[in-house]
Amino acid sequence: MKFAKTYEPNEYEPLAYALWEGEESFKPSGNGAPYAITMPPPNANGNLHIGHGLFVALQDVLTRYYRLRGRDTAWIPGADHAGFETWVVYERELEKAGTSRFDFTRDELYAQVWDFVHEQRGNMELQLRALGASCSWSDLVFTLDEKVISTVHKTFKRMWDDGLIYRGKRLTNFCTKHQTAFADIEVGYKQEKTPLYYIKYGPFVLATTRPETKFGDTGVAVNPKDERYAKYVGQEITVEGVNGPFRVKVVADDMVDMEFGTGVVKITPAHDFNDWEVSQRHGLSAKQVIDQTGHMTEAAGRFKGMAVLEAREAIVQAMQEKGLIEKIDKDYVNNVPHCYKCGTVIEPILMDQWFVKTQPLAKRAIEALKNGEVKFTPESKRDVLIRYYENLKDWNISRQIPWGIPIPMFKSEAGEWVFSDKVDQESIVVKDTTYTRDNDTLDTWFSSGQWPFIVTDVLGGRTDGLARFYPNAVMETGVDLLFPWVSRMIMLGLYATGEVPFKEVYMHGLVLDEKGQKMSKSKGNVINPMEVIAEFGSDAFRLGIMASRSAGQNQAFSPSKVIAGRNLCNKLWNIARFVQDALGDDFKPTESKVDDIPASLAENWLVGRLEASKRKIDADIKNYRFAEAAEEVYRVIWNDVADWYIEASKLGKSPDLMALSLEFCLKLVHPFAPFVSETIWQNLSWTSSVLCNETWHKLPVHDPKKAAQFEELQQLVSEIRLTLAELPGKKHHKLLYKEDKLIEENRELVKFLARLSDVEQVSELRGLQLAANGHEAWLDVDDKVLKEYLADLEKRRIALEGEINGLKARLSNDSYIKKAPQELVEETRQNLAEKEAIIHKVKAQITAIKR
RNA sequence: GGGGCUAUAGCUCAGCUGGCUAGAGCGCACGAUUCACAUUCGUGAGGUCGUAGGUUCGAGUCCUACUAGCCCCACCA
Repeated sequence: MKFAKTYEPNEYEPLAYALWEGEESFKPSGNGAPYAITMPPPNANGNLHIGHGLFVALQDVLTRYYRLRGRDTAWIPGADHAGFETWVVYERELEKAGTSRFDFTRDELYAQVWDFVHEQRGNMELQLRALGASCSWSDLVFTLDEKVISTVHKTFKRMWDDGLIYRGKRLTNFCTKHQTAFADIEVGYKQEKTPLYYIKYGPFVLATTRPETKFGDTGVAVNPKDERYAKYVGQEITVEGVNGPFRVKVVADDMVDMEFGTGVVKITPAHDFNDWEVSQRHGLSAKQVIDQTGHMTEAAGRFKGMAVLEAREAIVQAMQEKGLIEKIDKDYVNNVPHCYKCGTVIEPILMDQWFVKTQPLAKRAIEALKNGEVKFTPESKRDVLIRYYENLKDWNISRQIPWGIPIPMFKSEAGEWVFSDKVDQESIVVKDTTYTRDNDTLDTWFSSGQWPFIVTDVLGGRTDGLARFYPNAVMETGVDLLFPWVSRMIMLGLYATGEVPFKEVYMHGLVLDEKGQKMSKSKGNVINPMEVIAEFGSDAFRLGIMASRSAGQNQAFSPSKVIAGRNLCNKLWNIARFVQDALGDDFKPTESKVDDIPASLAENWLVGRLEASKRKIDADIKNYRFAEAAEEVYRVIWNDVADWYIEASKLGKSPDLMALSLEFCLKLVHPFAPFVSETIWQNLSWTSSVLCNETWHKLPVHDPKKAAQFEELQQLVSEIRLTLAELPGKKHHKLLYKEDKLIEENRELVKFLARLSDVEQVSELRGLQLAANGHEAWLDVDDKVLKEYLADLEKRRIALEGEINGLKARLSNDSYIKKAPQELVEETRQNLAEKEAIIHKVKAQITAIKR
């Protein structure tokens, strides 16, 4: 097939992807050692952003790399129902339609969102294809698929039976707009100016940001060491309030900071986490004053029904009128919890919720981490995670939204809970007792925390299907998911399967904009990966986003790297075009000849270079050094293959080796730039397979001596080029040599590569001596030009002298000779000798010109 | 309050167990060129490696302190 003049990514990329899908190239082969990655499931009905672009590039490199190495490879894709995110979007739809969640039952809402999601679904999956993701599509799992729900329920039951899940009345992070609870980890704190009110409180004055919770006060606390208030501890005091006097107990607790405010804290157990803990320690009761909609309750008396902020204002005014406010610090800055989706202030509210007892799970996870059962890249994340586990509190897994996995618990009128997975029924009857379903759903992280063993279907001791892929080889995800996701997967994986869910974790950082700023809609600096692909191609995007990036680091996205990637694709295309043209359209490789040692110096050198490159890339991939591996691919193809080998081959080549090296390069580059490499593979006249499913072939044995000789020629050519670039006047010069076998045998090559007018053997050398290489080679330059060049030579002499002095100084240092490794000292000596030989030639040259 | 990360060329970043003259891409400058590629080729300029100490024959690399920036956890009423 003919190669078009230019490579147009948008024209070829969809064809390549269609070919792979048609050939079922991404299905696990069933041969070789298993290598599996579970994809962090993107939102089923969303669009991919730049972060997805990065993870696809990285995970696809790993998958394609190991597939080409003959591993049984599974990259298992997923689609996330994105519980809360999607629910927020759908609730907005309801609002638009003039209805609300309260107009429907949970089951109706679930069915509606299901339809909504499936109408919107598909974009994400098309975008994964555009990015070149070689994931096993037939194994895709949606996070609300039947098998997910049943596995999650199985785990839930086991944890319930083991006492690891309990129901309890606890202070809960509650979003009054979205009407749902959140886990601690989902709450974001923002610094906000919140006036600090100093209020008269019985015999005390105390500082509070929340005077409206005063109706819920059941105690007042001071530090046990605080002598100022010691006499009140244990007493019950009367406090004047806006609704009349009430009585609270004074307790002493270490939680109180004597330095802050007046060193006195009012205790409102039902609306503050610290106060709750104090109340538990001192047996204080809890009184709810804010309801789930964010309004004041009965307990607020005449303020009942007011929204929190409204009530705060009214109460402060009432207190001022009563003279209960001593002063107000208006500039006080406080950390206020917010709903990460709508920005509503999160109210801590006392509620009955389902909790996971985390410490037993965390303990096991810590052991596994300390035993090195999971290897982290970057390593520091392991210790960060251990520290997190050590301080992990119980985990609220109830969500009051309909879009999620139903909590499989039913309650009798007597308040007794039973497990049942018949969650499609509103009530069940067991032994003549009717139990009613809890209408809450599970926190998404509770189910995604089980993801690796759900998708591989290993629960219940299964060994068929994808079970061989558990534990996964690696979990690749963003650093922001270390706590919410990775931590859960390790805990729940160990609990449910007895094994860690993956042997390694690689974490990537955030993709920042060009200037190193976080991308955000409000800043308008969001880069859409699909737009980059449309302009430069998918391969270019992948190469670009991977370049200059290292594990765990938040790093900028630089468009220049995308351009460099596009250029590499173009280079590859042109190499292929040249090779195909040089070999002819009916070229067929002769397999047998591949074993022969190549004929030319350049070919021996090339084989050596390709092998070294492959070794380097292998090591880089093993250590997750993606950017370095890509750089090596770039370098070997551009510098070694195109600039030296292809150029040299213009004077003569072995067709078989040329074809073989191109194939080798395509395999090296395929994981990084799958589209262009596959397209070339498909266009080559002599290949008929699919590159994606190829395996490695051997290169012929090469002669390192010949390779080294080629390197000598390279040095000679480089020095000629450098000298010619500096020489004044016209650039057409001859190279003269006296007796030199290597130059003699490669006259044409040197002439061609260095763009000389000729390479000539002479009996008497003249002109300008090339000093820096081991050969007696002179450029035929006349005296006039030499004189003009004198200044450059002098500069060079001075530089050399500096270097020589440095080396001499080092060698005259006794401790260096004694303590540095022998080889190093020897190397320094050799280096000095070489430098001295060069300076000798340069000096002679200078003297000759001056004469 | 606790923890982590980062600081190297104009920009974005490499530099893995300390070792010779600190690298790459982009950008910049100079030069080349019908015959694979201007998305090209050749050459070059540009860095006292954040600051100050220390360890060492030798420090961008290890240690200490400081400065600046980023992130995470906790949540002081």
